[in-house]
Amino acid sequence: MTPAKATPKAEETGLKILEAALELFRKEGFDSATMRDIAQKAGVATGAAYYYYPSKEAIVMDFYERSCAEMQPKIAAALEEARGLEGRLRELIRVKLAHFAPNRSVLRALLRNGADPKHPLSPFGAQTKEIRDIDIAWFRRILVDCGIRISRDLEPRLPGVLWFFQMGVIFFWLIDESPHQGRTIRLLELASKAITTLIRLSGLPPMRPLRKTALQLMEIVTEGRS
Amino acid sequence: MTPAKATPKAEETGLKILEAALELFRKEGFDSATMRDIAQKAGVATGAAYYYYPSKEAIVMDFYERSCAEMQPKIAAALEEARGLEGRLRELIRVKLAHFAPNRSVLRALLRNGADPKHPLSPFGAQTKEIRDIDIAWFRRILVDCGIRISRDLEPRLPGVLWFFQMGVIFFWLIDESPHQGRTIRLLELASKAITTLIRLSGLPPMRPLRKTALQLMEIVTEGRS
DNA sequence: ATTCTTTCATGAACGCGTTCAAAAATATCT
DNA sequence: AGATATTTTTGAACGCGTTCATGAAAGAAT
Repeated sequence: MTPAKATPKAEETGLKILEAALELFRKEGFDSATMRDIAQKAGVATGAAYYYYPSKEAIVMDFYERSCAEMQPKIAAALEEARGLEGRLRELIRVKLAHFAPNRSVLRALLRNGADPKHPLSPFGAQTKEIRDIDIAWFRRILVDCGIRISRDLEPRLPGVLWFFQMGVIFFWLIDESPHQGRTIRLLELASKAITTLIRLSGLPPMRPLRKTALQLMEIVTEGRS
Repeated sequence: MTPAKATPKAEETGLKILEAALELFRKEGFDSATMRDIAQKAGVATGAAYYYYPSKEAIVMDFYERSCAEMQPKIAAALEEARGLEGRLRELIRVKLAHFAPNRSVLRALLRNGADPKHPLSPFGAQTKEIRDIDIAWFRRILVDCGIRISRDLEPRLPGVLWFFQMGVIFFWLIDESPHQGRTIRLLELASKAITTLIRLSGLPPMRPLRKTALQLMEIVTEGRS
């Protein structure tokens, strides 16, 4: 991120670097765009970028964070239009894919270290907790609003699970090379329906043992997280 | 891999490089061990390693391939001892974890690009198909041998699903920092039981619509694969 | 206005993975 | 054996991300 104490001048330079970087990332991919290219395009010296960003990947991270902020109103709007858990789940994720679409190749740089939570630039890491919590709050919201009765034990876990599902869809989308990422769209539609059904069923008495097992699994996986 | 036409001499040099690399990877991690270090430790020039391996990561890949080959008899032995789908599933994966244990940090280098099937060094990529198929055959084997009736539509898909589950466990294990990776062990035990239960239930008539949906999801995900 | 301090900018230099032209070692042929 | 092709080895060089000593700009303090 841009330094804490930023004069307007510095703020502007930081933005110039970010924009130059994104443009190059989009045009020739993350790896091919060199820091020297980026700095030159931004009209600064090679080392200047490192005054604003600790690493090349941090630029992508900044983009990711800004994107998430920009998306908030779009998400709110989409949830106004859509009805029901299935529709809202689908549209919430669809909004994200649509927003990221022009920068699909850029985001792929995040996927690279996405699996390792210890890596600073991971959607699962500590450094992205703020974004994650905001995201998860949306899922909590649509779960509450949809009116489906959710058992007390599952309720606190479910938003996180849906967020995880969303991440899975985004990852799949990033590697999906079908035309217009059509496979991802079909996956999203079918999975949203299936998940909604499962959530409905999860409250039923005969499902109790299965649900308890699932909860235990979630506990193990999320063990040692705030 | 070592070149196609390998004289005994070259074979030996290749092995020296592999062993030097693994030793350094284990001692100081994949990133800290430089190719110059590796070459020096192997007693060759810096560039020599590139005659035997196209890249640094390719060394890890070679290790992965060799490990999988070495594991075959261990897997066979483990499946002799264990009974039932749950036990065999658990032990099959446990053997792998045990075998990889001394080189956990080495394997993490594979995890890095593991998500992207287009990357040559990915467990999901085309280049590792052979290994994958052998692995999947084991899962098919224990499914057939366990005697649980599996519906005809699910049967061809299930081995791949179990393989995918195994990959998930391994990934989790690689990032699991709990003492002795105890969380992974608990996850494996509980998940093996749960999966076995689910497979048992999947054949029941009321499960039909859910199973059909799951199958559709699998079809979308595996679309365009041999 | 003058110092002093903090912020911002520079480009050379470092360490790394990787490539490459060239040489050495080895195999193959006559 | 010598001549020739092939495989193996070399270490310098390249391009990259990143770091760093150095200096310029911009405020703050006197």
